[in-house]
Amino acid sequence: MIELSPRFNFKEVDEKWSRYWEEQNLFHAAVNPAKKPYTIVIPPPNVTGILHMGHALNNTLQDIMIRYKRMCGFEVLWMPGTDHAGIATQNVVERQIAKEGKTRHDIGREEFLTRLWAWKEEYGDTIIRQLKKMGASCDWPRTRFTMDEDYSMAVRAGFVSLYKKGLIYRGEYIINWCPRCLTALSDEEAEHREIQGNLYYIRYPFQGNAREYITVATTRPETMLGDTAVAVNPKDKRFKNFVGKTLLLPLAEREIPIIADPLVDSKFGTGAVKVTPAHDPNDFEMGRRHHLEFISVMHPNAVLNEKAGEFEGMDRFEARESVVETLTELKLLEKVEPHTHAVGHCYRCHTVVEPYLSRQWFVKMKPLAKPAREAVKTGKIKFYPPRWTKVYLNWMDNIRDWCISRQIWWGHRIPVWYCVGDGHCQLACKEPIVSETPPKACPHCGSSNLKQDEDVVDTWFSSWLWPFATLHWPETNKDLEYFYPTASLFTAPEIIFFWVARMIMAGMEFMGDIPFSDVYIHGTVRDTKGRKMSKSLGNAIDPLEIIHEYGADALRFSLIINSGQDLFISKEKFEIGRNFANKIWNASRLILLRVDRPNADFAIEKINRKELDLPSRWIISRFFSTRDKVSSAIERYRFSEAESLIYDFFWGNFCDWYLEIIKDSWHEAGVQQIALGVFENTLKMTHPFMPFVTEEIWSQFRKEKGALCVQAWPASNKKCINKKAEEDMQTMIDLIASIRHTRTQWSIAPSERLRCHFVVRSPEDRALLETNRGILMNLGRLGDIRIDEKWTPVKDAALIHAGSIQCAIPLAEIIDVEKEKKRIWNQIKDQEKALEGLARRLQNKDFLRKAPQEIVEKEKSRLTDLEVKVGELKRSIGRLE
RNA sequence: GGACUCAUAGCUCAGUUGGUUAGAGCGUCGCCCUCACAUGGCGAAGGCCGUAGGUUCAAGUCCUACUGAGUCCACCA
Repeated sequence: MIELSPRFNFKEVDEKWSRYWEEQNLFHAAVNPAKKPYTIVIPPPNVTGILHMGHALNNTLQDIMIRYKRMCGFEVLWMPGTDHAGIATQNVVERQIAKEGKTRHDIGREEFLTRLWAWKEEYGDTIIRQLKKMGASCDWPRTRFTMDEDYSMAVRAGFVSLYKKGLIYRGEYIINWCPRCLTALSDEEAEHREIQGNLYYIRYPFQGNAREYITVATTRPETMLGDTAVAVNPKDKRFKNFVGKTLLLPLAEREIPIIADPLVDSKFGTGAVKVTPAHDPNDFEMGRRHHLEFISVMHPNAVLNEKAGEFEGMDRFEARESVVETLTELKLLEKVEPHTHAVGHCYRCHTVVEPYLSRQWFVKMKPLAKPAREAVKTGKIKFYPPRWTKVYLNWMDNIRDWCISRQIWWGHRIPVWYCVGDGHCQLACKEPIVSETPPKACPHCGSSNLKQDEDVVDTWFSSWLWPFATLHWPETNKDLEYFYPTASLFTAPEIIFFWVARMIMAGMEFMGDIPFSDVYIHGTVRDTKGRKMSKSLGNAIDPLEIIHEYGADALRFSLIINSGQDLFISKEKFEIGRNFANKIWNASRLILLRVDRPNADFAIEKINRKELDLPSRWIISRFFSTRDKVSSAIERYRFSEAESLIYDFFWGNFCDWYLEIIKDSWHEAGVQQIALGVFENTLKMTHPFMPFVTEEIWSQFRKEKGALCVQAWPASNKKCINKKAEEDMQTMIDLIASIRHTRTQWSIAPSERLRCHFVVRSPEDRALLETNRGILMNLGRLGDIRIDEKWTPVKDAALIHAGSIQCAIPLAEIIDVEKEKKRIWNQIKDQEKALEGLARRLQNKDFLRKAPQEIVEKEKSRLTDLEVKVGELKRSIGRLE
């Protein structure tokens, strides 16, 4: 027999079972025509990642669903894997190299990539190991990586396919540029944050008349050397006569025209705006419309270039101050106003993003968005909670083209080659060669002097293929056919645009079908002050530390019970999970250490229900109603609700009452059978939430049935749900609670046995008390009970009631009759108040006419109940005299 | 500027499509180390359901406005 200590030894147990599950390959999924598939693809964590609370929550949710569906008989595939995380990973290795005093350019692309792969080999599956510790039941041998050989093939295939359809193009536009990472970013990768800045009012004098000027307002004076116009709104009367005239750009002493463009808001600033087409997306638009010159005044690292004249060599922020200073000296700075505005920041390094003119690859999004939008609009894909639908649709409706090229080295290199050629086919060779595999020669001139595009694609351009590329698309195969589309996707709200929306687009485009039918968006893990948990804030709680101190089950349970919305987590919150695991453990000790025939068949559905006593009927009924509610909650993605149901049932019903009751009838026929049957099924029901403790206990008495994680989920059994039994038992519980309350109130020693005089109004009540006499005696610690149909005088007694049963507990010598009377009077007052309201309602004609009949009936019977109760109380109080 | 979420016990939250006297956990206060569990047991105290209107026979629940907290989106430089 395994050691059964009063403490659940999670350390040994966690380790033992995660090893066992993996060794037995119990989570492997294979095409099985006899079963329905159920697939979830894991949101692939970054290879740079280490497990944080967000991962813990995300993966626990998935694991609950996966384990539940597996037990329900689906062929379950939980596809694991990791994401190469282009910029993030490159940054890590760049920092490593920086310690050696080198940059990636010093060691070269090839060597740098070797270093990156080496890093990935060493650290890349850290998070996978951590997920296993949490009990995640993925099909681990399938673990994929977004830069696996055939996954890379899928990325190239996707690129080529879109290019051939004209949905990928290359061009020079203003994009978000990170001057630190030295790469382009997509719009989503630029995080907007409010910045306290200034609005500078600068005078631009007219050409030939330095005393006349137009004042423009700008937040970024450092870009003014790149100005090629000043724009006003065409409807703005103030400037009507100036349009077409020429100004002299200060500092540069360059002539620039005044143009009229509807983009200008005449209410903002002075109504006149400097136009810098190479440094602002709006200005870029205007520049195109008015055929302005595009002057870029910055190097890629945001240091001003030779176009900036005297400011060359300065960093952009340094240059801003310097420009302002110079303008002040020239008396061209009219005023400075504080101004808060949203500024884009690199989502990887938080550097302020520079709107930068450069040549990049883009995906045309509108054609892809259309079917993706429809899939959600028509309900083929549903969001849980549904409010995210609107967020998604709104993004789809305002979609803009996606800049997918990145000037980094870690990633999928763009599958495009340019003919450097021999010179004589220059024209034809301007057409790039787009191909899944490296071309041997230029199709136009035959030259083999080809050069591949230096850039790689956005990481999300690979992860948007995740639901099918993990199943080896574009190859067709049985797995892909069987497991795609997947069932549900679990993710955080901030990933909706990056990933969810794009996966839907990719699914529709490449597979012609939705990638998943449900999207469950869970809350964000925060600290108790509501701040997002992050390493840099130092407020993060390490899930591994929780696993170490409280166990994986405790981590899982505690997270999920708090997961109704955003989670506000402190370390103490994990105690609830630890305590619950320990409670389950100790309940198992009680049962397993006492059971005589552990191997008998204890299936509760086979038990003859008619002959059962009340506690048995009650616990069986409670189990099956809980089971149905838990199933329904899981199906509706209400995981915290499911956990509360299990917690309340197991602790509040099974342990607090049922186990206490059967302690005294342990050897009676059928008792152990029911206790074990309910316990066994409760373990199954709890397993998806707390896999370790349940599997361990299971193995102690159900080993011959195989592992718990592959058992069948308890079947629903409506016949076992017995409302009457639940009500009767509730009456018993209420009576016992009242007796206990009386004990506490009058400070009666636990050893003192009390007498109870029950007064019943029906033979049913009498039968209830008589058949459950033992329970009352034991749990109420009674010495004797008496059951009457009518009140007989009882001197100096405490009065209690439950359901339609009244009870007097004689407490001569102890009781303060006046105090007890006052207590009862207070009760009567409360009841009368309710009675009054009820009576008033029942006299209301509108209520009688308009309310549903069943409600009226219910209220009527409630009224009589209350009247009787008040009458009883009033009469009983007389007995105290 | 637009959209969204939240506001219920000291704290963290439940509260299904409106329908008994609004619940739980933690914390607090009593009493118990009773032979599964002190990570436990029993009991108690604690709420004008953010404010003001409205709809309804009936509102914590639906509508409007306001206040406070938070999130996302956005090309007013």
